Amino acid sequence: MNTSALPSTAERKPVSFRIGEVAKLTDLTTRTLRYWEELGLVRPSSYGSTGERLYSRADVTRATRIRDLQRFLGFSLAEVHVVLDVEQVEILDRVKSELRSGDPSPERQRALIDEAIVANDQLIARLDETLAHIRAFRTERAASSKRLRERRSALEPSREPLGQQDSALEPERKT
Amino acid sequence: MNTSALPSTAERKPVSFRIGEVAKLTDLTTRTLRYWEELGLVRPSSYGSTGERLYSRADVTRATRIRDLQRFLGFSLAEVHVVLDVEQVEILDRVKSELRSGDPSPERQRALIDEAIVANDQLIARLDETLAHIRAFRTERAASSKRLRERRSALEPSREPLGQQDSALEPERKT
DNA sequence: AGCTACCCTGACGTTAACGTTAAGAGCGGC
DNA sequence: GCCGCTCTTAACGTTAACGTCAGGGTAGCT
Repeated sequence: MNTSALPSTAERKPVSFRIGEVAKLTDLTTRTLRYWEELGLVRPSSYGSTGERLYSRADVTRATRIRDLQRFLGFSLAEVHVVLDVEQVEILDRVKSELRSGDPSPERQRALIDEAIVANDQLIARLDETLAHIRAFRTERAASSKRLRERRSALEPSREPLGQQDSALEPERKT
Repeated sequence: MNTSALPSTAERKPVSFRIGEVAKLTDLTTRTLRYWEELGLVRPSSYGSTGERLYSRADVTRATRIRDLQRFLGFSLAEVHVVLDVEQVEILDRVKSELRSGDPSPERQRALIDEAIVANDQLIARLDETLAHIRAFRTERAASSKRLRERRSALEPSREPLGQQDSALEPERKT
């Protein structure tokens, strides 16, 4: 009954992770993972016989997603909740209509989707606003960069010009 | 040199504002303004005889700027500090070389500018990262929007299609 | 003189998002 | 049987960014 990482011969991919492993994989702390569970953001898909949390790969993915939303998008955990709800509706909708036929009335189903649509649209609108602000600010900074370097080289034709000034002047690096 | 901005005859624009006025103008609270002063982010350019804070128009502009950095860019006040420092170097540099000739050695001056350049470049790099993340996320949300609306209209050809789905599908509104 | 509307300086309270410490349980290895 | 490691719950501590009084001054109006 080892549900664990290492089977007999040559197998890698573990089927479930303990909280410490997840912490390392996601660059979070165990405390954070427990806290998020408390908030209902990531619940481990099962628990071991001694009460240890066991996370599936999907759980890890979810945790990573939350981390990104918070860390890179600057969302509060409350806002993260909204985003995840929308995504959840998408998934549920898909699964429900294929696997579970016991749908709780088509009206209710439609209402759920409508809610998700509204929330999603609001999210997009906010993203666009934020994008506009950041772009404007970036333009300012690029101008500042140019002026600073001009002043710098006007002061003295001495040292190295502090490299990579080009990347600051382009609108952006097209990856 | 008279530092007053007002010509001779009929002029409106007040030369200084009390904290309550600034609060209304900037959509902040007086507490917040005092707190920011404590942190050294916005200091009123003068104080009345009874100790009341008197903000100049430049002060108000500065407060507004801080608010934007915090509110729209999601910066912490510590990060705002860095941004303002860079801008300050720009201004000081300009003013110093024109008005004050008692510059504290050209070496020191160059060092200051170099610091500002580095900080500014880091800022730009971070902005670009953030932009990339937000764009990616926006793309996801747009796809989600599309799928949700498809599911919605597949469920029933009934109600209004919840308008403005176009703006969600375009990469962005080009203003 | 009294009322109202501001302003001031403390100083304590609050919320989010965790950090840290305590006290204990299970488990493989020597 | 004990060591060391990881896990558990529970509870208290911490930081940022303010909110919210309390207690007192001032300026203008009536």
